[in-house]
Amino acid sequence: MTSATGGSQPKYWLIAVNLGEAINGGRYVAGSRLPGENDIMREHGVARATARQALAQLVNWGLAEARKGSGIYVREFRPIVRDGIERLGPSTWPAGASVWAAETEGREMAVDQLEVAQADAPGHIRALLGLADGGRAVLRSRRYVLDGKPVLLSRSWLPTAIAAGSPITQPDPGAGGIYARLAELGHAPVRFREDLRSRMPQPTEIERLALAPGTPVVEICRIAFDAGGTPVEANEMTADASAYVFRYEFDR
Amino acid sequence: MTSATGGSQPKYWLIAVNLGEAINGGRYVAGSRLPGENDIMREHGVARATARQALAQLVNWGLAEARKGSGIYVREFRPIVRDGIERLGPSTWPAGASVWAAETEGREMAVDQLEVAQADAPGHIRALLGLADGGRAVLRSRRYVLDGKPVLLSRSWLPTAIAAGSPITQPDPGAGGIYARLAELGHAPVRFREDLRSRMPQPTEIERLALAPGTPVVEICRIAFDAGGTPVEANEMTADASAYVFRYEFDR
DNA sequence: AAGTGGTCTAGACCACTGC
DNA sequence: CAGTGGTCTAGACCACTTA
Repeated sequence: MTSATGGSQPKYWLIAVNLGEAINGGRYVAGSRLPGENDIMREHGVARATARQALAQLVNWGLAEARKGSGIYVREFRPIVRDGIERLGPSTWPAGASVWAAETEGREMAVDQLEVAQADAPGHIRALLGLADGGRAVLRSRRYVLDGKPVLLSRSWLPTAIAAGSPITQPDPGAGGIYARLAELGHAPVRFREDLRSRMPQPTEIERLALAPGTPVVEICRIAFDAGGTPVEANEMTADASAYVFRYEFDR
Repeated sequence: MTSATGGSQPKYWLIAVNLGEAINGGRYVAGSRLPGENDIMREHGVARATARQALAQLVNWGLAEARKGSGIYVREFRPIVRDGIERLGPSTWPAGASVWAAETEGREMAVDQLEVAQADAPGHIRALLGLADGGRAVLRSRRYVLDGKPVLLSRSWLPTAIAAGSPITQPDPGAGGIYARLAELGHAPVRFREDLRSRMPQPTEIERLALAPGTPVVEICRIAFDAGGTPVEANEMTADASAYVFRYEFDR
């Protein structure tokens, strides 16, 4: 194994690629234990730091996770499907299975860390909501926890001019949620835009979402418009990418 | 700086968090140079490996990139918007040369590594297209390059029963692309489903997309249905997450 | 108690960049 | 040519898991 493909690639990389191919090739089942640092040192005749570097690659690729005092294990991917469109009304089309095995049934979604406040909206939110400089907004912030694992952070901004004095400013906005309250206020959301991007998480997100190393987050920014085209809500969400598949279905 | 917040966190982590906050706080402009390994060793009184570990965190968080022989620099994020719905409307696909014309906005999108072949579809594609065991499919595979930087890999599968003998099996399917050809064959796509997930890239994807460390990929699996509800195309795409924002707009 | 991964030090040589 | 990051070695101590 000392000289393999081209010879120009570093040892730790070759070791990591070998192990990665073994995982993807199914030679290690999800959840099973991989060779540890000592095994790699012995098998490949390398120093400890080199073996660690190889394993760090597998962790960064999202293929493995380290458990202190125990070993390195193959990660699993069991996402839930978040349907961006059909959520609002069932269609006549057959509900297709996802490419990626997704299991929603029997899993409990809970809400956590709920906070409601009035605040000065940051610049990009003001621009999205069409608020004047210093325009204030209602911020509803919360965390979603699936089977004990936090999976989504949500920060929902609504113009104070619309929401002030309504149940929207209460922790529990009542049956139907804030969209039902907006409808009662004459601002029923009828059009939505969702922008998605993915990136690696920041330390605060790593902590709040309890993210394993090698896990990206997906940022979703949803804007809801009423019938007059006025933006009535901007919802910034941060999702654990290993927990979600995002689905959009549309015609034409 | 030797003892900061709680005291329980490792040195390299505190150094990385400090630098990360400095970047997010705007104290380092995008593209500017960060303190190097020697600077950190001197300023924090740590060994070389510890300084490297701190900088590796910044790279893994996607905040910085290392340039051999030069230094460590703050990364920039300049994505293009991929509109998942308006893009596939009837006004764009019969006429436009490619779906990308609407999105590139002055930047140059090229196609690369184009391959067309007939192949045995893998199991998950067979399931999505409703193909029998051993059912063959046409595979159109290509790479999109934006301003010299590869940004998207695409593997499009079509049932041989539909596509065989048509221009779809040619490298250049003609004006309007394969969707116009499918329409001529009586299988005009009228409904689409896109499933998105994000994960860290594998070595082959790192190479084909020339990905910087700390960059996730977004996998998009799009399925196109004709008016009869028959799936006529499954397109597996792999995008450089730092190059894209995915946009979906919908009513109700 | 033995084994594991996590952190850290103190060296070394290399390839590359920039002046 | 001096400085940079990339790779690698050979140690050390720690906290944690498992049996």
